[in-house]
Amino acid sequence: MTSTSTNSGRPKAAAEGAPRRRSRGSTALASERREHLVRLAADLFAEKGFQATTVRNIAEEAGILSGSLYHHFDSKESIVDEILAGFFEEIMTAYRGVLDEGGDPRATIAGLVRIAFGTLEPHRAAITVMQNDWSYLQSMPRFAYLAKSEDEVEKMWVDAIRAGQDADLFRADIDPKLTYRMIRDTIWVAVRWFKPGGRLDAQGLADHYLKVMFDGINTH
Amino acid sequence: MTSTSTNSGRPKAAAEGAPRRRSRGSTALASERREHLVRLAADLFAEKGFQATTVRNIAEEAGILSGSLYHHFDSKESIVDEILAGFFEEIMTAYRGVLDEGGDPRATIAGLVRIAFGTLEPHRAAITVMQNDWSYLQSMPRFAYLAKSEDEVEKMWVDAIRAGQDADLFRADIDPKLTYRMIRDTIWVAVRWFKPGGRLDAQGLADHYLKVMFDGINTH
DNA sequence: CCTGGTCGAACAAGCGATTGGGCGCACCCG
DNA sequence: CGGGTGCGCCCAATCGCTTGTTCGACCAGG
Repeated sequence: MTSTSTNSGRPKAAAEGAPRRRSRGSTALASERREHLVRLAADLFAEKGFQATTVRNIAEEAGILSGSLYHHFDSKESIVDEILAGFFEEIMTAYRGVLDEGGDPRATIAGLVRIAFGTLEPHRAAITVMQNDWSYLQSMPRFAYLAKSEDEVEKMWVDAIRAGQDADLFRADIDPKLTYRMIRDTIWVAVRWFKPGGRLDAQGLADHYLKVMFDGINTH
Repeated sequence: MTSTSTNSGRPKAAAEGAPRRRSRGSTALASERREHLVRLAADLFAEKGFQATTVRNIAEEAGILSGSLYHHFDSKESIVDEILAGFFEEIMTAYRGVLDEGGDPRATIAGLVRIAFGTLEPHRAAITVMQNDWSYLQSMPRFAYLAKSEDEVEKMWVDAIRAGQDADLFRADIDPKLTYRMIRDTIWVAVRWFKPGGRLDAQGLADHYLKVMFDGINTH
């Protein structure tokens, strides 16, 4: 129990894992005010990263004072935790859906790529934070689950690539792990310049990338 | 390491050996000590980024107090400036060398890719900083030259890609600018997991990437 | 009255930066 | 040879500011 202070027994019901179900009679809302604040924070994280965003930034964006934030969250970390956890939950579910479809490896990889690109817009903040503040988060036990989830994701991709090689769909002279990393990095890093509503939407990007990834940039 | 250091004299200074020859009154400003400090700072920047690294971190790594750093540098920014400027100078020179060789577009792109991967090891700090703190640096007039250099680099790549398309070496249905960005980002972002001395060195990475980029992962 | 939400003020810790002084060494002049 | 001087390098202390966080008071509305 090193964890964060946790002192001053605020009956906060803990920010612990279990998704909030309707608790007791009043208010189905897990506080829509709170949700709104998370969205505001996410926008700032997406712009500048987690460490570079101050609680006063967030509060100002919401039109309140920094201290008031602590009525809704018990720390700045718990805000980003909520964002990251939601992201991983969603993407892993989507990934598993593709795997369960059981198409050929080429279709599987294409599916994974499309999903990943699809998260670019709704999960800008989480992706930005993971890129900018990964090493910082890794130094905190609280976020150890991130590495675990990332490992699981890597396994999905690598297995699909290997399956493709075994089926002679993908060339045998590429390194599955290395190839996965390159695909992953190429997709996530796009969060830096991708702006929704631009010339190309996320799926357009995905199509463009799939072309290049499967067949290369050479003419044939 | 607060140790009751005997304040007087130079108890530490371990690493450094060779108090070297005398260099008359007017040194070229390239003090050895200073260079050493820049390297230490670079290592920290490479680990955590620029903003996340404090001057006290740097000083501690060098076994001195933070104030002492200001005998060598006039600000934390000037340290990173030195690192970034050196990086751009080197890579742009190398890029121009490839262009001047005047090979076909395919050879040119391959050359650029190899150079970029080659900087991964010696310029980890600069690349990390550019990824983590780009927007922060951009907000300071002092670092406006970064955007300028980046534009020039982009032009080199895009021109080479376009030339390849005109010569029917690269497929016409890829977007040159988009393709450049993906190549660039994929290479630089590798700085996050690339560790010198690992299974693959930088040139091995480059070769693998060129294979995939030119011909894709499909079998043919 | 209770409860959710906020203010306003403060806190300790840490930040980049500045200052003045002191040490020890290489050098020069006598 | 020896005392003086300049300089590279560092310490110690401190400045003004920002950080995340705490906490009592207050104010609405059901």
